[in-house]
Amino acid sequence: MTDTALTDEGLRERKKRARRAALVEAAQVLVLERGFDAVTVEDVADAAGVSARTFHNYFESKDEAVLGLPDTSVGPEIGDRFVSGGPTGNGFDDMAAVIAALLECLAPYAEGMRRSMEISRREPRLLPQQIAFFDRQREEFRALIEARNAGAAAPIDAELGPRIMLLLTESTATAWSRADYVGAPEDYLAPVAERLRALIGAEGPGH
Amino acid sequence: MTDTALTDEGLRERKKRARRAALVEAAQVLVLERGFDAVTVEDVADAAGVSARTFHNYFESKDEAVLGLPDTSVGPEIGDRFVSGGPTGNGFDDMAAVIAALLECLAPYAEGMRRSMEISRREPRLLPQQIAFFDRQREEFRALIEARNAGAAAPIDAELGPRIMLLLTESTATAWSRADYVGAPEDYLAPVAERLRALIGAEGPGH
DNA sequence: CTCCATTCTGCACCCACTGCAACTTTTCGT
DNA sequence: ACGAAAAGTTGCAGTGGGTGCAGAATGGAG
Repeated sequence: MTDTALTDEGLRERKKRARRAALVEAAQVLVLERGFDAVTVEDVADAAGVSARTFHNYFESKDEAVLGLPDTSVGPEIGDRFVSGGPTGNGFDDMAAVIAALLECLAPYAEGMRRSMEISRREPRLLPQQIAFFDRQREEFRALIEARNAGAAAPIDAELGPRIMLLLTESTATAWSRADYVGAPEDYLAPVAERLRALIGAEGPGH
Repeated sequence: MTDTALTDEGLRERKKRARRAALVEAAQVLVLERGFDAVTVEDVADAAGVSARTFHNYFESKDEAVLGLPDTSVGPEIGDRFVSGGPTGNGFDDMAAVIAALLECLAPYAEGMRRSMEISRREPRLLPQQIAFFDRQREEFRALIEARNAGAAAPIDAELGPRIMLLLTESTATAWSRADYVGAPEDYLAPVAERLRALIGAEGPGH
């Protein structure tokens, strides 16, 4: 996710970014004020200073705007490291490292993420859209795992691996939420990964 | 899930069940024929012989009708066994056993499940609704785990446990789908559980 | 058979979302 | 500096999903 000030981005691109951000903020602020059902697409568009038709040039649905989740993807540095078998050589640990890097990318969106999670908490009906957003990354994760497996003696399960990566993301987001958004979300990942290992890895009775 | 013929259910209840089943079948058959977008709520209601208003007395959305997933819950026998620490004493294995039992409950709905999964495969936009449907069981799973933890020396993680149960359900459904729905879905669970254990449980490099 | 509870249904309505075409703004090349 | 092309905004008409209300119809109980 490149920063506007760091590129020679044109006026048109800058205006698009600003408009999208304005729509998300308007949507989130209005929904937190009045509740999801009491806010229309027209309301959000008006608050952002564009037409309802323009709203739909940016978002396929009201849900999408309200969640306002940014597009993120694994940077080439992190992706290459993973594909070449790093950083630890252990599949599970390396998947967790990818998720940590992705969570770090979200730092500039912390405020929006907090609002988004607060809205999700109040409006369970947004769960499908939230799931859809996370699920879009599953394909990317699967591609990374298959690229790594091409040169690996011990391949990572390409069906379960992406699911585990998503589970780590969601559980870490839940832990961050339960801590009232104190600190950075990626700091909550290692304990979640440990608990997951403890849950699945234990064999025999007594658990 | 009681069978109609086995209870003294009234005519009203029987008609409700039959009407719901008719709506699901009409929805699924029409969507498989024409595609999701080409089928309206009016079409489905007409095919089932009720009004569109009645359609909405049964389903909150078109998506829900098209997926047609039955309400299932853990039977008391399975629930009690789990809560009392059985059947194996190992948390992960016992969660898997609960999921196996739930999948067995779906046997009478195999045809509808197949149609539902085929539709989800063709209409990726329904996937979030499908996952959200599964997710409704998360609370039930959490309650079971907390009940078991009340008397356990080694408690199961109450945040990660339900997520793992859902992951086992979805992965098993995927494996069943990939096998072209041959056999019973619960037969695909043990291999999934083994693969999951292998993925998370391995420590050190070489994975 | 009557009364009550439940369900069906028609209707009017709101809102989300889409496709099309005209207009406006930004970018690029000369 | 200017004109052409590309990209984006917007109004409009339209479709379909979904809701609340009230009257009609149906099933159950006594």
